[in-house]
Amino acid sequence: MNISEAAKRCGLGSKTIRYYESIGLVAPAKRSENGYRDYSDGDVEALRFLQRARATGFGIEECRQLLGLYDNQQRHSSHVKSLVLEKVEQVESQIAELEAMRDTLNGLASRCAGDEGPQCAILDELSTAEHEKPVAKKREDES
Amino acid sequence: MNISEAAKRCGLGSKTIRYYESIGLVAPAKRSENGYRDYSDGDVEALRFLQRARATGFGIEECRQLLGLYDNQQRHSSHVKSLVLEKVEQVESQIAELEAMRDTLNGLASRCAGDEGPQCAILDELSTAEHEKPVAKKREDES
DNA sequence: ACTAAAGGTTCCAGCAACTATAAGGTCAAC
DNA sequence: GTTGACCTTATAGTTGCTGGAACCTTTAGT
Repeated sequence: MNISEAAKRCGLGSKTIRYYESIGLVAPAKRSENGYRDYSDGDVEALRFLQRARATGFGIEECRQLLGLYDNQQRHSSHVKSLVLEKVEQVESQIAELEAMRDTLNGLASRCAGDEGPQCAILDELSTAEHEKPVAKKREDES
Repeated sequence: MNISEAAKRCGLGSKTIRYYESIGLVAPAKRSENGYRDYSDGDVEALRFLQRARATGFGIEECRQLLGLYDNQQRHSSHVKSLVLEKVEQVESQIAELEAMRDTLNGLASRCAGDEGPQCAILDELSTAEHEKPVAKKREDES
């Protein structure tokens, strides 16, 4: 089948599939006589695996690991599980960051009259206040 | 003062400051005789405003808007407030996405034995299952 | 006075994970 | 035979910086 059919079946875009091939995340598709990529049901299965893993929050390199485990009959399920639990932790810390942001934003909004006048607590606080910073990001600065 | 001193005072990196100048987010700094950028306390104030706005979750273009309002004596605080509340909504929908991801991941992990064997519910579900997708992202596909 | 380190300058490349665009080849239908 | 949809490749853009090279200036030490 052509790439667009494969794309339809796996839930990815055609461009995404070509991109995954270009970075070696999937093996190069075999080509039909006209040079078009030609996908088998097995290929689509692998692509669908990727689609789901990406949608579940795994990054490209993590997907590469998962595919490796998927293909490896010697795997230990404990290994897979630990990848997933690690991901849970990452996601939870992202959530915490965003919640802190939301709280900061709500705090700002609550102190702003939101009327026709120019006086604005939000701008005041952004320019001067020592309001709590939601995220303390590392900055390693210049080379 | 030199760029690294300004950087220290506003909490941004020197490179970030140069970058903000290069994209026109801040006005080009005036230069001293040797060609070095020379910052005033006022410049630092604007940079600190940016540092806080970014840390609070605003994107570059949103910062541009906020700075515009900051500089505009004719502003309405309602305008500023609505920017902030819009941002709150964006952040909340990101949180919801991440929570859905986390739940999916936890669901996967809970069904996996996590032992020495190769049988793994996680891989099984990623390859075949119709498990709930956390995010339904738009895909507009090819041109 | 000389030298080495630490700062400044510019510009170009790269990160994630694609997406958009251009310029072209192929195929099915009318 | 020509339209239009589909395929191909290659390149550039997205976001918000960060790292590096190559070079100049200032400062501190000998």
